[in-house]
Amino acid sequence: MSDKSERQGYWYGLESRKQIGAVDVLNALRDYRAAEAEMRRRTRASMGMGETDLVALRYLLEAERAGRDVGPKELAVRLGVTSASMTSLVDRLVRSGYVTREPHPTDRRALILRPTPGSDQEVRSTLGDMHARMMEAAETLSSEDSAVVVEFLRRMRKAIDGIAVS
Amino acid sequence: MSDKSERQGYWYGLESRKQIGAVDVLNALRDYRAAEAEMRRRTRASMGMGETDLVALRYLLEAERAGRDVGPKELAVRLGVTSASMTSLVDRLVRSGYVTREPHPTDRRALILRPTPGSDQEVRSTLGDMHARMMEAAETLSSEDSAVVVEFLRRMRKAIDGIAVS
DNA sequence: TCAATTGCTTAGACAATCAAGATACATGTC
DNA sequence: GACATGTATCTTGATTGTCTAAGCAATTGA
Repeated sequence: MSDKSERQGYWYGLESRKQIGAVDVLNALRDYRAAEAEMRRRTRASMGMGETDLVALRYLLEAERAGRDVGPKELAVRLGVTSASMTSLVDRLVRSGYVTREPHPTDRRALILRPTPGSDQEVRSTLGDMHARMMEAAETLSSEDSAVVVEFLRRMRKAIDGIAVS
Repeated sequence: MSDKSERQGYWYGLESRKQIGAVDVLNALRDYRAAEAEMRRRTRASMGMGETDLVALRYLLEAERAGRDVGPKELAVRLGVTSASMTSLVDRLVRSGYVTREPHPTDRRALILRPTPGSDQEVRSTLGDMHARMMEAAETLSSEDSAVVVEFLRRMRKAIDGIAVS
């Protein structure tokens, strides 16, 4: 399991070079991606709940605290999954007792998702922890460095977005 | 479909602020992730092949060019998937005619995966294109900026890795 | 009024996972 | 050498979570 973190290391002897180049950046990006996938797997294993479910639940809790009603549609858009996936995601959350489906007061097609009392606890103790760590890491960046990172990610996104044609 | 790229925008009015902070960084990271997922979906749609399959095939081609034999095990470790997933991945590649399974000369448990002639073309025209764009984007970073990005990604990875406990 | 749109669900396919099984190799002990 | 135990490689089967496509019911608006 722990070999995953190091598995790129031998490709380019990072230690022996002073200059950090494009290849190192892409490798770092790949490593980050792998860590993320691994985290998702662990989360699922440790608490029988995928990361997407967790993020969804947290979003519902935040909305509830702000006094805002949220339905499957908004949640699906926010999380970037299809409405079909959202249906089964909500199924899971309902089955596990974290949320309830309630009818929308005026639109009879729509639903309102309401987190059950006690869900809060569960979420806070897992995802919140990680999010705090990530925020902490991001906060150590100076404003200039933040700009560099944001710009880099933006460019990477552009590079990836432009592959549609073929 | 295009709403995905912008869907965070309204949260924090980026335009109205000069300072770029931690929240912006995390948002950029999330956007990048979404773009990546979208790319994977598109790739699958446009050439009936998932990104993982493509990366696997490219790795095999690279290894072939270097005169190195690669089996499912090494490939699975390299790509960060389980050996079970690798079995079905190889099944797909064989079924599509991109690689063949050949017996290992000395170890009768093991296999050697050999890309068929012509696979090269297919890979080069899709993934290579994107990879080139990403490399290009990474190369515009100065050495100092590269270091910043790499360090940031490394910290993010650490933040994510440390969530195992619970 | 009636066609288009919206919100949610269902059905079917696919790629990944885990758990368990079948061979084959490796190593120690007799 | 022969045999037992352990480890490694690959496969299979069941489950999970995602997707697309198609469908139904309610709403909007021309």
